[in-house]
Amino acid sequence: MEHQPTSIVDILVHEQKMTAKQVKIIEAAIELISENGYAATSTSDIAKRAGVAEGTIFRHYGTKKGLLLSIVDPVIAQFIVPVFAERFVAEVFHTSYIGLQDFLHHFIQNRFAFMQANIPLIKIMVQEFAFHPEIKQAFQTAFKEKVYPEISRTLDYFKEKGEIRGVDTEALCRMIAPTVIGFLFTRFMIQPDKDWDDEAAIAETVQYIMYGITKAEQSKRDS
Amino acid sequence: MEHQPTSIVDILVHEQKMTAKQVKIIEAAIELISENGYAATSTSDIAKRAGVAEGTIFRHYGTKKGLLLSIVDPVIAQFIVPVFAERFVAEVFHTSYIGLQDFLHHFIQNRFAFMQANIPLIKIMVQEFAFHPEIKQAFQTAFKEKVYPEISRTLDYFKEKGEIRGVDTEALCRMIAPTVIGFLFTRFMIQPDKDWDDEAAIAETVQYIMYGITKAEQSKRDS
Amino acid sequence: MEHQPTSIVDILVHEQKMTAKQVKIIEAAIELISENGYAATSTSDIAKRAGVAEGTIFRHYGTKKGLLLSIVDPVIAQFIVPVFAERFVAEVFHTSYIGLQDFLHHFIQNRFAFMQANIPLIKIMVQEFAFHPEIKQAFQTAFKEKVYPEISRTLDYFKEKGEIRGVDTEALCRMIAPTVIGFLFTRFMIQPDKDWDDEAAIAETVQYIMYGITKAEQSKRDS
Amino acid sequence: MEHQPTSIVDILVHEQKMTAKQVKIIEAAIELISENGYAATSTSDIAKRAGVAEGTIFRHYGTKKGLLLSIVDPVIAQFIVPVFAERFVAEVFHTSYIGLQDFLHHFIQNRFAFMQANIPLIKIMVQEFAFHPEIKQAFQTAFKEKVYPEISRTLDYFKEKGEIRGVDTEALCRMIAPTVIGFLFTRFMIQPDKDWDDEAAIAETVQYIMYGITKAEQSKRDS
DNA sequence: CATGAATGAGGCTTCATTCAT
DNA sequence: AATGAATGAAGCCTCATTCAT
Repeated sequence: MEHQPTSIVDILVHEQKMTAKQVKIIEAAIELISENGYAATSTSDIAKRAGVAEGTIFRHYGTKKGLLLSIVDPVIAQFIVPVFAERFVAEVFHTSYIGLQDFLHHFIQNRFAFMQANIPLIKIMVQEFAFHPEIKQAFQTAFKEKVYPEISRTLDYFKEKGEIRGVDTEALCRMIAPTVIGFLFTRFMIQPDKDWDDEAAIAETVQYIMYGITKAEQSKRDS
Repeated sequence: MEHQPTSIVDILVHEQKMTAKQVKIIEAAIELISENGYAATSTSDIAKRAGVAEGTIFRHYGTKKGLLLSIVDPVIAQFIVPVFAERFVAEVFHTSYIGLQDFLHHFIQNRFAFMQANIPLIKIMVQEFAFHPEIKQAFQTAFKEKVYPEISRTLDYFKEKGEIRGVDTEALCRMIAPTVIGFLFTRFMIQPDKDWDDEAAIAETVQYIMYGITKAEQSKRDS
Repeated sequence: MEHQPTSIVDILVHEQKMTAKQVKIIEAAIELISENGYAATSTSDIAKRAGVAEGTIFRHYGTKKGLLLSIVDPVIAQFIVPVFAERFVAEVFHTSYIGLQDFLHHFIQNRFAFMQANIPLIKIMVQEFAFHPEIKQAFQTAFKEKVYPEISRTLDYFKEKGEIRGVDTEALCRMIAPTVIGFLFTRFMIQPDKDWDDEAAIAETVQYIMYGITKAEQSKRDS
Repeated sequence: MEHQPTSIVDILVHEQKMTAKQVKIIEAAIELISENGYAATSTSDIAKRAGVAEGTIFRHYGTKKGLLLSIVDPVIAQFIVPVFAERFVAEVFHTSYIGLQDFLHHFIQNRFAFMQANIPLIKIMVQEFAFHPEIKQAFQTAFKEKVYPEISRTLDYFKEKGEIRGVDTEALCRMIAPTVIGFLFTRFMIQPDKDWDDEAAIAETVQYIMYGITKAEQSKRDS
């Protein structure tokens, strides 16, 4: 991976004025909640692990849910931000033309690195998404308003270039997204201990998507 | 869907000697746990919803976890059993030749129906899988020993027939499984309220997989 | 010991019309209550150990306390009855003259055998005596009305014979009783696993009492 | 009694940094457990009597058993400590020669005062000894390693002085201990409401022991 | 007679949250 | 800002007891 995205926790620590205790609390909370789930993690456990008095947690985050959200919100924010930032640069400034396959490769590598750097946080997101309307809402809004339009624009861009079979964008997403997400989940959450050849697996995934969505003559069938 | 698989709850009720109260308890537990998660669901809530004294739950299931497992175990059992049962018939008795595409279609329809009939149960499985070693263990064992060999045999069967590009079986699974699972999750859990054309979506998914795994000349590109 | 007093449980079984299940219940209850105490023993444990349905216990004994009393009452009865029965015979019919030392020896042997045959029952008595007014009452009444008068008569008998220093009877009891009870408790409840020479220990106890209560010139100081 | 040993509760309060609530909890627990037994006393009752929230008990003592042990442990400690402390002074510094009878008198008075000041605590010890291996263990160890050696030394001391008949020490203990313990139990637990002449009763007990263990020529004190 | 499912009160314990220090 | 004692509601579970079969 060419660049290492810092973990969201680091971003939190650097960009927000957090005391050492706050950092400890957040770290402890992430560890414990990702291991046991939000409902099964007690504030007292978090305080103990953080080496902090229980009261301190409530002084900073008000409620247990406040603590959860203060962890989850930045994940959503970071989920949106960096994906397309660099693509935009490339696209807008035409620094270099990037083909569909290269783009996919690049994109998956980027999400791969993001996931790798934030496994516990993403575990939390995935687990709690279903049970907390606030999180569900925030995530869906973020997706609809920030992520999907970008994906859509990008896919349209490649459609225009004639690299994609003319399926409707939403259906394309429904194909590509599970493939990417499925790969990342398998890699990091279902079989994290397997001996992976990451580059090869990424390439394989890209290839599979290419077969599925590109026009016949353009997909390099035997490469 | 040609045949409606009965829900696992029905199987439980019919095949095991359960009292009326036990059925009520199981139903209430499935509802509440799938809505709020295991840890956030109290046995008192379950008892209330089931119209039963709290003690009755413990008389039958011993512990809260016992109740969870008595719900989850049959899901794992049913996850294994019916998938390939009918395929075997077809294969063994050569009643009719089934091509890869037809098989995939059939297979996805089958899992689609299974999921449709058991959404809350599967939600529970998915959510609690990560936190309960017993469930994780049971599921992984079931998959490795019962499901994967069948899938493997089936894929080999089609490889021999020359319908699949010669990728190694495990890699094929890593492609197909997320696509199928991703589709089903999107359909039933992420966007259940969308106005779906199920037959079309299934066909689309099949097609996508076909592009990804079949030899060029055999995939009917424009059908 | 010349004669083996049967255990109270045997008396119960033979003298009362008890069904096989009732016997099982009583036996299980004695075992469990003497091991864990009345309050810490559940009727369900007793039923399980007895191989009986819980309802059966309540059919026969009404309440848990009823069961306890049906165990304890015969102990009190048997505590009273056999002690002096044989002494009376001896005394009244003058079959043979028994000296104080022989009497004490005889008496302690008798209580020794009684205790040996009924350790768990006596454990229960001792433990629950303090917490159940019914038991306390029954025991104290039995003692005052049945046991103490007999002891008193006996001591007076030996006082008349000049074998005992003229202390008042109650004070004598306060000396003798703890010595006897203390010996039996040490033997059967505090150090039951020690390698005892029972005959020697009984003789020693008798001697100690003799020193304490007999007139100087009559106690065989150097034996 | 020349000096009043403070009750163990006072020692607890003074020597350990206990909050007012903790003291209340301990006091309530001692009262209720000594009255009803450990198993029959609920933490909710204790909390109510102590005027404290039930949770407060668990904040300080972790479990119900933790509370019991925090009560019982100091009893065992105090059971050991003060018995021979003062005797040592006398013995070592030869401040004054103390004869066997005086020593016994002194010793029984000391234990009398200890018991008087701690009746409920000792009731608890006696009742729960049988059911809690931790207590049994702690007590037996304390006895074997701390109390018995002291008693043994003391008896040997008097044997050397020729005041005791040469019986083996253990047998002597088996005689003396039940007599003393029996007296104290009768006085404080079996007939506490009787109108006792304590000094006379102690003297009587001493005398009884003297008759039992001393050499003939030394024992006929005054009777 | 015997069973065992069912009950609901109550037991021990945990938890999120508050507040005086 | 930080602490940690205190709370009381709620959680899981056990129990003696009842009753229909």
